[in-house]
Amino acid sequence: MKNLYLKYSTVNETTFLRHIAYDSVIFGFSGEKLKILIMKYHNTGLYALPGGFMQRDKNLNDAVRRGLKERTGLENIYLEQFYTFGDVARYKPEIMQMILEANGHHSEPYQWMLDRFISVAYYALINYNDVVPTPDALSDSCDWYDMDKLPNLMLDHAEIVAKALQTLRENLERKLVGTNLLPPLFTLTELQKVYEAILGEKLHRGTFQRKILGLGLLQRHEKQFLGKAHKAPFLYSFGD
Amino acid sequence: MKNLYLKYSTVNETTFLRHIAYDSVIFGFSGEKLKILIMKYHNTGLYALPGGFMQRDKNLNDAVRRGLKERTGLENIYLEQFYTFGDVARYKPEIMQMILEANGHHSEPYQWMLDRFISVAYYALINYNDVVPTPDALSDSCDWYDMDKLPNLMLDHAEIVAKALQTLRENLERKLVGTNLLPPLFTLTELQKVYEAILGEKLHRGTFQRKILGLGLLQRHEKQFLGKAHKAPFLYSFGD
DNA sequence: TTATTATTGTCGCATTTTGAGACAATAATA
DNA sequence: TATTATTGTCTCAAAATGCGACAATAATAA
Repeated sequence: MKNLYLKYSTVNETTFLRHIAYDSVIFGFSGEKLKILIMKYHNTGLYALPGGFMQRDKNLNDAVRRGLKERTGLENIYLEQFYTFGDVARYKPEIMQMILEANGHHSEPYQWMLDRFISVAYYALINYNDVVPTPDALSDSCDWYDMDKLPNLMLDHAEIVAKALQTLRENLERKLVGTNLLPPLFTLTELQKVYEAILGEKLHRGTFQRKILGLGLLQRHEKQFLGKAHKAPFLYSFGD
Repeated sequence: MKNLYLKYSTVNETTFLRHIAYDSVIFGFSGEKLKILIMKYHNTGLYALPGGFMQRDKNLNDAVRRGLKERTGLENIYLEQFYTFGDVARYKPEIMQMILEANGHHSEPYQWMLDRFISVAYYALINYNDVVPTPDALSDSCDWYDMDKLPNLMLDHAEIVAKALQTLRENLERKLVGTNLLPPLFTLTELQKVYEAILGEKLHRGTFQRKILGLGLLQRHEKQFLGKAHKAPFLYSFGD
């Protein structure tokens, strides 16, 4: 039975499943701003989300994790699948053609990339400072962009980003995911800034602290002395 | 460029995208119980969710809607995509082989179905009484089953059902989706029974009515006289 | 006709949660 | 030693929620 597809396939086609791609919206937090990682393709002026194709012998989720590790260097990332985009309108072979040609890939083994794809979209939350953004073979750069200063993204990637943010906001109320964007030790004010950046609104300090501490999910540690002329805040970590 | 895939394909392969399927968890409500539609394949004893493959020329969401219409006869169904299942473990070609053989399909044009698939899963909410469940060409039956009396489902379909119910519960608090399981006119007690069936717990009547009416989404109509020896309730409809 | 029954619409009250301001405590600086 | 900026915590009012209660009412039984 295994020969069924081998019969029609080149090496590349058997490595990956046709028609299936993934894209990831990788959130980071720095300077009180929410940011995401954006790639720029060689010689095309095209900006895109980090993504990839799906290996035939891997779980979908694992394929995405592997891609994330290549782009960020990190493992054990907080990762959530949020939607699968499957409109016909996202089938624009001329764009992939442009990318391939800009990289000198004219030959057969790459032609399957020109077919129609659906994309399973994930968002990831990472500690900004831990990351070394790394471009892939087709890209010049992989860089952080403020959520409110994104370049024009190719295909439907702007829509993917919008839906990622919407889902993150909804999940923020149900899960304590804000901590995933911070270092292991953080102050409540820092955590509040993360929530404000995600929700896009100011929160009341007293109410926020009462609510977060009331969940009983944070552990209090020593104080953080930064040499500023005011009371030093406690540091917290996530986990009992 | 279009010839790229035609070159390798039979008619069936070009009609559908390889490796991509969908499954739908179709919820209905009757007799105070939450139910879903389950199909039984010919001569195999296999039970499965209604699903299908993805047409090359259709949006993913539209392909699912078309499948839903074939199974239920309904259009304009409340439909929500909730997860895409892509584990390697769900690749069990011998099962699809069994189904095909039970239907006398041994020939080439069906062999692509034996390859690995990911499945995009949706749940639908419909008015139980409007539906005429209709089996597809491979199935003996398409019938309602109580959520707590499901047969053994093939592949990972039990997991898909569990995640559908979990997502429905989460969404129930944010959207007023309960109404989609009822006829256009319903009483508040009927709506409360729907919520109780989905959440799996009893709700307090006064609190429930205050909360639902407080949303300002229901319109009150005439009373419903059922000939019972007690006060007649008002009927409501969804919408301004 | 009148009492009974079951269920409805609504109210009241206690409890809990939330929003917003206030104040003392406290690191560092002037 | 006073000043500054920020923190931890408290209080109080307002809003939301949980829960029981009661009168209203449609049909039936007496």
